Amino acid sequence: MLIPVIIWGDNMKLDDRKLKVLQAVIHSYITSAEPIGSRTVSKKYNLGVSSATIRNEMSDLEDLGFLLQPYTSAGRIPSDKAYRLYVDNLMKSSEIVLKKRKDIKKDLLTEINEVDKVLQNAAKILSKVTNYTSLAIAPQVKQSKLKRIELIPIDDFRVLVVIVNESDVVKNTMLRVEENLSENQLTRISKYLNQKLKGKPIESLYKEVESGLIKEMYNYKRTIESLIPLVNQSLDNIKKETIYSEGVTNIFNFPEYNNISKAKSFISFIENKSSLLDILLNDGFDDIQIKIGKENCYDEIKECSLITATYRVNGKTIGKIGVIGPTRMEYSKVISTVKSIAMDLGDIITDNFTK
Amino acid sequence: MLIPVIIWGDNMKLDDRKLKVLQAVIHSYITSAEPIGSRTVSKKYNLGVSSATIRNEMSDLEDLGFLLQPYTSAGRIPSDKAYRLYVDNLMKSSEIVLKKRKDIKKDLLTEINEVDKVLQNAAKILSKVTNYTSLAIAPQVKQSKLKRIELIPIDDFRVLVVIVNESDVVKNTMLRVEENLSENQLTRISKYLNQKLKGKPIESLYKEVESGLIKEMYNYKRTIESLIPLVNQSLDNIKKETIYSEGVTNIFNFPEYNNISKAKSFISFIENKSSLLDILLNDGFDDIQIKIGKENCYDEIKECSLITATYRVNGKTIGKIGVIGPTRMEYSKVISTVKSIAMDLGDIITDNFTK
DNA sequence: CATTAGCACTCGACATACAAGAGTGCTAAT
DNA sequence: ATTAGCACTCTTGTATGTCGAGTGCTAATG
Repeated sequence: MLIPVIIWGDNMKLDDRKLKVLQAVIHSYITSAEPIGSRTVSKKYNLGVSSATIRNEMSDLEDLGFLLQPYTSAGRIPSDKAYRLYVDNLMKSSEIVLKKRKDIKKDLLTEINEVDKVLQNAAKILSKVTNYTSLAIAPQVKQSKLKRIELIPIDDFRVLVVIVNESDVVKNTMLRVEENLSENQLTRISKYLNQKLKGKPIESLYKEVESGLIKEMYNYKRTIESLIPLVNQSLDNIKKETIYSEGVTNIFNFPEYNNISKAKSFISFIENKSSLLDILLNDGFDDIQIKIGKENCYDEIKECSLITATYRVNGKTIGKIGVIGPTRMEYSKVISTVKSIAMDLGDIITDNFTK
Repeated sequence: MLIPVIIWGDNMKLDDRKLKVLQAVIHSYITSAEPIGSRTVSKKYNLGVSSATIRNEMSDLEDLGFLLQPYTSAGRIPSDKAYRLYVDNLMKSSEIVLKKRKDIKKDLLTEINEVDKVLQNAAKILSKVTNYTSLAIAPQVKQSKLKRIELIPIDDFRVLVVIVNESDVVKNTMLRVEENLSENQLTRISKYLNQKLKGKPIESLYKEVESGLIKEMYNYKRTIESLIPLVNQSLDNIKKETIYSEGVTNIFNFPEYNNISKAKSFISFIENKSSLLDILLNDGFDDIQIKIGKENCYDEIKECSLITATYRVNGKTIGKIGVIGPTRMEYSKVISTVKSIAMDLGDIITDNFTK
């Protein structure tokens, strides 16, 4: 999708040749990480003009904010603005080869016991395929309603509480009880609770205990009461999003992270899940989202690009998966890969974890 | 515990003064990471002799293999052998302050829903207190016997299988069934399975299906059959050890890791859980274990020391927790901290996850 | 005989200098 | 409008020199 003439903000036109030069610089820089000069452009990319002409074009492109010079008399490198233009208009979206896509889907299907494992596995694959650092955020549950609760005796003083919420996320908690309850008694309590609480937001639980429960189930009042905070806590835990990151050390492969302090700040940032969570949760839920360099809020990744895609289960967006790496990123390859894995991931979760 | 004269392998004696010099070098190097010269030793540590004497002693110590010279005319640094001697004989074990220990235990108690969380939390605290990278390996289950199995209906085509093994580790799996089973039917199957299988190794399951089961529970044969691989898999999953590591980026604080390739190799090593697992599982289960430098098997950490302690639940060793960092490690502080956290951890798990 | 002072020597760290190479910007010619 | 040519700039790499910390040896000392 190559638009021959792009009218930019000011009255300077980006004509076809400028775009070609820009594209050449971007392409070269993405692959080599070295500033590129006019002579090299004219030699490597057959634009049919001499290096001097390209020099003039590059000078213009610098004035327009698309190119940067790391220092005088060095070659030029693309700016964030250039990458943005590239991603929005210039990039030919590379279709991920069908066979490869099938292979990836097969890999994704290796661990499908638990939804968390699937996700972590997806992150691993994504990082391996792209050679960048990958991120994934687990399905999040908007509002927690109880679907089912089950009490299972473990020994005389402990009861396993299994809680299933409306999105079929399961949570276990061990509960210590003071009274020794028989299996039958526990079954009765379970049944009662299920009947009363199914589909209700968890807050109802308090009221129930206060009112009807006392008559009907007086004997178990204490147990049920001790259950409430537990169920509450468990539901909260379910709501708590978890983030997976894989391939952090890939960052070492990029020359721009060849100095300790940058590498440290990047890795620390990825290790510190809370800021990641912030980014992934608050930056919108478009199908595919591309944040380039300074478009990112956190200083630590202002020289990175973050590409995320949402995945959907039964048509509902429930999580995100993505890739983070230097702004000099193989956008077309990464974008198509992230998209494809996000789709597969959604399919797999839909198929295996919902009816 | 300072032994005045240590007879070493060959007939060279390590007299009191040599030990003091050695201790001085070790102390200085542990805190500064700089090679230390004779003059500095004589100035900083009042040994009552001149730098020339110390020079001679240091020369002897080098011949004995306790000191190394990074290059001619540089100061000297301790060898692995020196650290070993230090740890075994010279080090005054620093008692961790009681108040601090109480604070740590309090921190350890913040997340005690799941044993895995407790462990991860312990690793976090350990890394934070020591400023090194911490490792923890989750309780491992030697042989998996079934304690309890429970089938809970989720919707028409899915059943939640809750499996509890003899160590009270709980595992959930979603099972798709072809036939629509009522809650009562599921309860009957659960009861039957529990009765038949409690305390038995999982292999029995196959036989049961073959023989008695067919008569008694003919109607549910298909469901039960589809259950078998699932239960198997879940029990295997429980056996699978998980490792937690925290504070990997602490490695950047040490000047010896100020070059990319070393940092990369260290972090990659920690990220790659399988080799960690190997080390933690196969290197013996002494109460406290100290591996110094080349005593470690893996090349990637031949310049590191690894200090691990086992934690016990009801007197039985079930896991390890530890710290890894440069051989120049604050041994006395780290050892006492690791020991103390391991003990607390054992107590907490015993108190909260066993009867 | 152990200790010490003194001195020559070694080697890394750091600074300076210099040449090579890549790239730009400008100008004049096409 | 394009291009060739040239002067200029700036980085990178190499060579060189100096400084300081530290050693090892020897001779003097108590």
